[in-house]
Amino acid sequence: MTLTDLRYIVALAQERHFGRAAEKCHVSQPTLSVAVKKLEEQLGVMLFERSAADVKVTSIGRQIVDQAERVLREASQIRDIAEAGKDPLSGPLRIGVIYTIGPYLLPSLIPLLAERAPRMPLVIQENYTARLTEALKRGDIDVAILALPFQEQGIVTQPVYDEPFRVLLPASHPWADAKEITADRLQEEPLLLLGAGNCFREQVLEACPRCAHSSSLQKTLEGSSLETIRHMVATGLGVTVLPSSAADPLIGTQKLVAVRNFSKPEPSRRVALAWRVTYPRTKVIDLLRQAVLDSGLPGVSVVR
Amino acid sequence: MTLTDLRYIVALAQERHFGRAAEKCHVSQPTLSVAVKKLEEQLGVMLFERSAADVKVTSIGRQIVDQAERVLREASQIRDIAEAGKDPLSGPLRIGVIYTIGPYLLPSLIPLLAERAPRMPLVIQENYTARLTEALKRGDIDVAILALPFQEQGIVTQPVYDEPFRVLLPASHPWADAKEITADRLQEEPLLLLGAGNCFREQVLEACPRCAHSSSLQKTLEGSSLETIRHMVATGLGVTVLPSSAADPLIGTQKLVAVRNFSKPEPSRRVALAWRVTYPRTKVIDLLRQAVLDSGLPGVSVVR
DNA sequence: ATTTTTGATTGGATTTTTCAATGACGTCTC
DNA sequence: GAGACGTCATTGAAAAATCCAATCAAAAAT
Repeated sequence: MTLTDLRYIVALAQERHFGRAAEKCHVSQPTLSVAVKKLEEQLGVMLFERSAADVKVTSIGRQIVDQAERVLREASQIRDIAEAGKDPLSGPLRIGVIYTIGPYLLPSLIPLLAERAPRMPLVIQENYTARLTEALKRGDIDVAILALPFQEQGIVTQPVYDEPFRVLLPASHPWADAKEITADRLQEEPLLLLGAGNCFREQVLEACPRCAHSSSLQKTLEGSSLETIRHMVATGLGVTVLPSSAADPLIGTQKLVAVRNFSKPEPSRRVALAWRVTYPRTKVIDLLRQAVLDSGLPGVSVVR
Repeated sequence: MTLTDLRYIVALAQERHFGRAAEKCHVSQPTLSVAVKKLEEQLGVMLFERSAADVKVTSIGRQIVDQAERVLREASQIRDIAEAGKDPLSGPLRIGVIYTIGPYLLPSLIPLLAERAPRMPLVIQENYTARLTEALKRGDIDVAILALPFQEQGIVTQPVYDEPFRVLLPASHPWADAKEITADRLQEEPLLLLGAGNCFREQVLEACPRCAHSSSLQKTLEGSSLETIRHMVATGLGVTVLPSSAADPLIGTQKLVAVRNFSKPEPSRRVALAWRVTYPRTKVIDLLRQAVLDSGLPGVSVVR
């Protein structure tokens, strides 16, 4: 039984004439005749009463022709789905974003994507790099936005932008008078940091290697967010480091905290997109990259 | 796109492994690999993400695989319908019966058929022979029960039983003392007959050719039934001729009418089944014939 | 570095499909 | 009722497709 066979019997039931039905199916009359006969043999039931005058559908044949029409209708839906899905900008896109990017990027990114790819529903997940990696490999998400370095079997990355780090101080802090701050000096102060698992923590420590051994590390905040740390800085509990996208919007809007640049060379992180090498919707990746760049994150510089 | 292709992608989506999916479909891995690829080309969308580690279904692929499962489910229903319909004693049987047989045969025939072919719904129509012929040729009914002679293109008949005619008299009629009545004598009395179109009318007139020219024919009752005529006989309006199946049950149950046999050779009619030569459910015909014979019509004799 | 496992590719045997020609049968016309 | 016509069935050869064993290429696992 093939879909062609079903088309044949449906046409034959409509036309009640082998010749016309064959014409309708763009095949010769013997082709249709043989196919119908074979199908009847396979099914073990007579579907049509043949006579020179007229072809009649048997009662069982009527039931089967009706069912065949249903099958063909469902089958043609497959083509429709494929047609609708040809546009790579349709169909859901599942994005994973690390915790230290999501809150600052997504509010502007999501409306941008929704506008540029209106037929592409977004499913967004924030998580640690490690979790996003799993999800990516498992196929739970299609693309991740995370910080380099990132190396993984079967995953390719594309850098999008570099983002310098800033120092966040209580407004009353002595350093508030300085224009720039040297990374090394961070060890002098209580440094508030995210817990292990957040790649941003490692990147900050990399920027100030000495901090890794200073007692200020007692200030690590497990299961917290940059926003929490910001509030803690505001209450004078210590200083912290933020990416520019998180820090710069605070300038002039917050009375309790001050934002200062690092001295050159500024420590920074490189943010990238990551997806499976096998992922077919590469157009979506391009679109996403451009949308991220157009999101207007402060302080960042495009990576070409 | 064929049903086989759909089976392939469904299996592949389940197994997420070309080799195992191929095994499941009882084909080689290249066969499945090529078929999936061709289907993807035809549809113009990538259904699977291939990698050495694992095969993943794309989001559009998931939709299409789901739809393919639906198609296959509907298609397998066709086999089910065919299987259920293989029994010739299932599926509706549409029977046509002439007016002068129906009321006497059907009350016992229908329960008998319902018992012997419980999965065969009956659709029954009473009509004139001419109308039944049309319905038969058009395919509106499957089989007709009617009186011979009957000759029609594409229709075959099989005699079932012979049925002698009886004379029905008012109980007070002078002939009531006779044991048998000669057909010729019918012209002496007012003879109540059905209108033109009822084949039984013709058959009676054939039994008594002289009646055709007697004035008693003014007693023709258009659009009436044998039952009406019976009541008219009871009120003394005339005599009539009935088939034994209609007349014999009256013996001993009716005070106002008497039933008398004809002298030998008794006029009679031959009742037969008629169906299209192309009608495939010949078993049903046999069953119907036997059921008619087992209906216990009085006075009839089986035709072998 | 090597082996194993994966899906893709290839070439040729096999099967299936297809159709023009023809046949068998019934219908319709004159 | 003879013949023309139209129907569906059958046939045989050509074309197309399907299918698989063998092999390749790439990645993963060891």
